[in-house]
Amino acid sequence: MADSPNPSDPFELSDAPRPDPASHGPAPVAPRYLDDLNEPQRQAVEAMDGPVLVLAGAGTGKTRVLTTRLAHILVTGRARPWEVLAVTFTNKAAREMKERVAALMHRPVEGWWVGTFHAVGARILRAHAEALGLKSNFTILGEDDQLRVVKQLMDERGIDDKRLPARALHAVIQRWKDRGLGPDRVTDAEGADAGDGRALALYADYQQRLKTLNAADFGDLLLHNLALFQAEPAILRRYQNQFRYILVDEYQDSNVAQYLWLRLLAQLHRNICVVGDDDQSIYSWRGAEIGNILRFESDFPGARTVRLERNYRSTPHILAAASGLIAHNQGRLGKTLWTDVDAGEKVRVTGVWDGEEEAHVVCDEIEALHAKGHALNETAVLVRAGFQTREFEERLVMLAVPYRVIGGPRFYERLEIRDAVAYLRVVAQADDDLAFERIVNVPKRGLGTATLQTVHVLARRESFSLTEAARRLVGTDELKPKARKTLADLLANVERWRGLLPVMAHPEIAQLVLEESGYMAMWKTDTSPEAPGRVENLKELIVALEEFGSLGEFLEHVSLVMENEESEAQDKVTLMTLHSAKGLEFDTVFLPGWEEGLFPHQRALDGGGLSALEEERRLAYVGLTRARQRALVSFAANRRVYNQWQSALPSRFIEELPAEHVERTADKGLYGAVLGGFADEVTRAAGRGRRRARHAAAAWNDAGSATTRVDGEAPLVPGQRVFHVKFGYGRILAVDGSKLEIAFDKAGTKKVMDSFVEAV
DNA sequence: CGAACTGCATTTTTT
DNA sequence: ATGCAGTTCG
Repeated sequence: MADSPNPSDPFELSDAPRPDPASHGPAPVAPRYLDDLNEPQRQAVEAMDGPVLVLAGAGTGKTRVLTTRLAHILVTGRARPWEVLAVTFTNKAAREMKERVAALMHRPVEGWWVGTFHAVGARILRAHAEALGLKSNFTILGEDDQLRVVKQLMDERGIDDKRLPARALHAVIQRWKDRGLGPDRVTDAEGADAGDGRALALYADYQQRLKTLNAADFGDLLLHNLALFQAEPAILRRYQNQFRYILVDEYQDSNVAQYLWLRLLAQLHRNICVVGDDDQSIYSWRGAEIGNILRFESDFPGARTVRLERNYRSTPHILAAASGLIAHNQGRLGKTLWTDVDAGEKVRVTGVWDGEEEAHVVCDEIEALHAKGHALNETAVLVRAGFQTREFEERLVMLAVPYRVIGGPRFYERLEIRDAVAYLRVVAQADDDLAFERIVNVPKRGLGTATLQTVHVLARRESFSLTEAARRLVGTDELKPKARKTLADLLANVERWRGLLPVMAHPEIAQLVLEESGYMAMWKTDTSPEAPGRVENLKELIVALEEFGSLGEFLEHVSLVMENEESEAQDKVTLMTLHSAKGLEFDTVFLPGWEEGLFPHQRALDGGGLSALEEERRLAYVGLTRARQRALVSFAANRRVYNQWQSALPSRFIEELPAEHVERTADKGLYGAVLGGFADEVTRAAGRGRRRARHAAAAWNDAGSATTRVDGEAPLVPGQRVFHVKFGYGRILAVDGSKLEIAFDKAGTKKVMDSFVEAV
């Protein structure tokens, strides 16, 4: 939903009030920009006093309400910029909010508190770090550093990484943090339970070690805030006073720690407005607590609830299909989305034989739409799991249709970038042990475990930082002469680089460090295929440094702002997971892989019970509601998963779509044999098709039997002449279970599934 | 110390 | 299949 351009300044008032925090009445003249809002939107903007819950269904103008409300608070003088706290989950959302409010007000806004939970938490924490035993320049650990710490502590405690993977323990700790629980707050029962009863002690170790390292992980940014507010009521009071208005985006994604944090900050003025949609809560697995939004009205007594139900995005068929689906969930706050645009196309559901064919069908459709003038940028393929994109990529490459894949490792998470950043950390922060460990033998300089061990022992015994311990050691005979020399050289280099900080521009220092350390050379001489890309990334890093005022400023951003900047300049199809699609919209959305076991995912079916299934359903809802004009759902009867053929039933979500808003297409008239609506097409199918239909039905009815051959047909044995739908005629060379190696007359020798060929 | 080997899992992802 | 991580061998 784009804002219509308004030639005149919507904030131009005949008697514009001067910002005056003491005035609490309504603005003397209702500003014109309110006229552009529908009634509920306007209520959401104007409900200023007390807690407000804005239930914003998909495509109902949530961002517009949020930004207008923020602008409204500022322009009516109810609060000065620094008295407003607006929190989001992603940097992207925070940036968008800043830009849109500034655009609304026709001027940049300075000094306000708009940012992610983590950025705001870090800002507060840096101001009061010493109250928590940290220095204000504490390091924010990335996930790899966090894991390294966990592993070290597990070693020290003699916990076997095989029985209890570090990842699992780390996850347990994170979940505790998400719930606002420090090691002292975890109940004994839970402590005895988690990680064979060893997780809790490790958690305490972990927190202790982080303090020693002058470091905080992401969870700490909020957890420490909570501890701070509890330990120092005066500090809490100060922020409570300051934040007259609080706005929260995507409240359904908040975790318990964030809820507690907000509740504390909002306690005094009670002007907290949260915006969200319980039907789009899809992050419980990383600590999001849907209960936060479900319980808002009781958590904040006297709260006013505003429902945004008028949808400006999708056609009625799409909305009705999505609404019908989500109605199968229990425990919703409930919304009825509506629109007054014309009906448009029904949601299309297509069954196909296998994943390859699905990619084929979908990509052909993309190509056809493109040929009809639809922008590729307005087309997306949304999948449940990342691996699904591969087949689509292959097909799109074949068709020469440009595409982009969203997801994958972020720039600042790449190995070479983490290494380079570690070098910069060592230079900027002398006591950064984790960074030191990371770079001490990268590139290889012959400083192995033996040397490191010696350094560690001294550091531990004397409570030195690793750098300090190393410095002392090179003055003794403890180390072998070679290691001693190497270590001394490294330390001398680091000090020299550090000495340049005041006199040289930081991008140049970075360049120098990477060159002189041999790190850049290491990748330049590496012959592996990914090495050139890494060199490019390192150069990009140096360029990126120019955007920051100092090395310290840069390091803060590295931890907090790890984003993937994808240029939208070129016209490309977007491939991404349903999770990353939340908040986006496209004219045409393809939703492949709607099969039991894939979507809903097996993991949700196995463990999580009803709530896990409902979250999958919300994910499906999110997928459907991304579409403006067209949504095309598909499923495959067979799919190769980890090189194993599996047959699957169509997703239960397909049956849950209201039939009157859905058009079922049996691709090549075959694959819906087990679905009532497909009977006609199946009947009409003939010859090869009929046989394949029988296969499909058998596959669905008898798990694992996808490769069962139908009786009465020529056996597929070496030497047999066969016909293949795509590759034409050929002769079987070898048989391996259901896989055939066939020498095709035209297409060469290929390995194919027996179900695709017919004896001739 | 480094290369080769083995076992293993393999949804979703932000900060 | 594949890639990763941890282990073992030269």
